[in-house]
Amino acid sequence: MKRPTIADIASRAGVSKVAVSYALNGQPGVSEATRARIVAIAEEIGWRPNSAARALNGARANTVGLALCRPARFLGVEPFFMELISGIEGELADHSYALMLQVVADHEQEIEVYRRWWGESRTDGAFLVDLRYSDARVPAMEQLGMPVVVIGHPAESGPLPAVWSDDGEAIRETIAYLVALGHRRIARVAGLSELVHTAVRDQAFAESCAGAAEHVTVHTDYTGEEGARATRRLLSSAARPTAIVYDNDIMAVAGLSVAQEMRLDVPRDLSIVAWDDSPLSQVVRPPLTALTRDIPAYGAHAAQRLLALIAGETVPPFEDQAARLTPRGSTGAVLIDPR
Amino acid sequence: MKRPTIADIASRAGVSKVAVSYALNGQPGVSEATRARIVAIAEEIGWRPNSAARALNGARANTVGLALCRPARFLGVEPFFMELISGIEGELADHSYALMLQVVADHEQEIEVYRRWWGESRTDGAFLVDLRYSDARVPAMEQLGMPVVVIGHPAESGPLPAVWSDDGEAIRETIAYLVALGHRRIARVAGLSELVHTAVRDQAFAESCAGAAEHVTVHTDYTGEEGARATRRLLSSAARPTAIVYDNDIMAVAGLSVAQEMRLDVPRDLSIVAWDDSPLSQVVRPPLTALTRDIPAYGAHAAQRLLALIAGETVPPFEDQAARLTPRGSTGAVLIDPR
DNA sequence: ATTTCTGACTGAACCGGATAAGCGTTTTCG
DNA sequence: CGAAAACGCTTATCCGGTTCAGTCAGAAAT
Repeated sequence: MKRPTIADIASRAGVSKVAVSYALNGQPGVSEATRARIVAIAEEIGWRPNSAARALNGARANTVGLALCRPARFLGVEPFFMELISGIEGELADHSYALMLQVVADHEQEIEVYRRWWGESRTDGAFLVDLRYSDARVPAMEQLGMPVVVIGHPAESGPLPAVWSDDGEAIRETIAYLVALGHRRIARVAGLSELVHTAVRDQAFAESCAGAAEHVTVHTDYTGEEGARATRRLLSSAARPTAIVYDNDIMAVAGLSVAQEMRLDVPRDLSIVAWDDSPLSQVVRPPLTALTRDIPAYGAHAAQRLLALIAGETVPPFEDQAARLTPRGSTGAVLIDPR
Repeated sequence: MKRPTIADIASRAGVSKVAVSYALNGQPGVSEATRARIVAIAEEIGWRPNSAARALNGARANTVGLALCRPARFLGVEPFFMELISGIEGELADHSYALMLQVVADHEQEIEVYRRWWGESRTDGAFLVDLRYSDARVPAMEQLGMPVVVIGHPAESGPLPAVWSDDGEAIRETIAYLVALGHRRIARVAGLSELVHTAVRDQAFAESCAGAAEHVTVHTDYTGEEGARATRRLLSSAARPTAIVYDNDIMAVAGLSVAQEMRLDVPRDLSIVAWDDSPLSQVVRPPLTALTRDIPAYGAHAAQRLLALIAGETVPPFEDQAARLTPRGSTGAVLIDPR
């Protein structure tokens, strides 16, 4: 049994296709009586607009794209993306937009995917995440002319509107807190050094510590394994840090385990702060002091901007709330200065 | 500047639209010389097929759908779905299929989403996950006539093809192992009791323990919080279990923390087994004995079946590999029978 | 040399809906 | 009361690609 079309409705109602089109789209040109009759028939036979036919007339695809350029195994452990996606989703769903998702291997592939989606009228716009310095995707998207919202720092987003949060501010708050607790040797286990937000955090970390505490930053790939390895190295060094700030909660948990394995008491011997606060942080012992932010809201804000951009509006960069420090059991005062 | 169409190519090449269509689709009816010329022009002006126009001619949408019916915050912590999605993705990408994702609140909404996608020719098929008993989605999808692959036990998938793995077998292996280690009081912290795979595990757990060990099952919502609460209750009971099997790794990690908080040594006083083996399991101390399975492969298998189904093939249920027990530090022999 | 066949290509129709313009009929208003 | 305006609906086209039924020239068969 074929899917009903407006032609079917038209013949049943004894009017032309056009009258049906007008009626179903709430356009003037049909009497209320006829409209009601047409709508009733449409419902009765279960008519749905064929999005392809609509798209052919220059309508929107009502879909936006997101290509994620991280290996599958990283995605699985990073709550961040799932939360971001669900936030985006929520906003999109309210506007009957769907999200097209694809996991890609590198930026070249990512650009190719967007090029295809846009070229084939499959998406009306897209998100760019994990921005790098001199990111090839920015000029590529610009040239493509596709509406794109960058989820990340506006410094490198070029003319593309960005939705971002001030990671520097969050780092400064954290360091101030740790210094106030008496920490004078602070380490940071950071994410991929190529990413802009990592660099922003790196710099803020170095600046905040300058003059107040010794500091060292180690870069990793965000996995628990590397987080554990980095922690092991840091805690084995002569000048062992009294506090470590991690760039995600997976590494923080891994680091906590390493510390306990090395018979260090958290927070007595070592304070730990996790960036991003998933339920995971609260589940371990002691629960982790974390930099909390509302990631779903972050995604929702980005989605709002993208929808506005698609609608033809001008979208200024939007600075979302910075992460706030949520102190829990994993941070404490330094009892004896280890020097 | 407008997007080039086959008409543009046709006029440049001095042939008809039809010749261009044949040439670009590898169909007979054009000479190789002409074909080469047309392809060259198409590349030069950057032509892309308009998927809407193709879809209008009854072509596939080259997209499959997945509506996830779990609250956003659960999704974020469950590595399972992200891994499943990346596995699905990988298979789809090889066939130039995209994945349409939507997070929904309940099954009713989920059915509605699928109905819309199918009705609007946006997707060629879909996946059903988290099957329940007498699941309303099964008859709904059947009635819709949309190709659907159920990721879950075939007992409840009706006429829809299922991709599943024998959770019962994995449980039996686990219990046999725990019993061999001397455990005589085993608890299970299970997931949502409405889900078919939970019931399957429940039953296998009860049967395996019967006669060999005392057993108790507690149902939760998969969150670390509930996992921790359940663990606390179990470990506070008079007949404290010597081993606990968790239905996901988040709860297992939470349970481990609770045990340590209660000054119990793992694995001396309590053995812990986690279902599903994310990097998380290996990051904590001790690393968790886990029921390992290749979730991305699981997703890929499901995607293969769905693509076959869309191609019109008959797809029999496919039993994927059962999870295998990967012993790590969180399980050990019972030293003194606590009785 | 005529017929037949084949390969290369074209014209027209079609998919399902949107849009512009046209055209009777009724209403409004000077 | 007659003309303009408003209403309600229709016809014609278009979107971009696919498909089917030709057409036409040249080669092979008779």
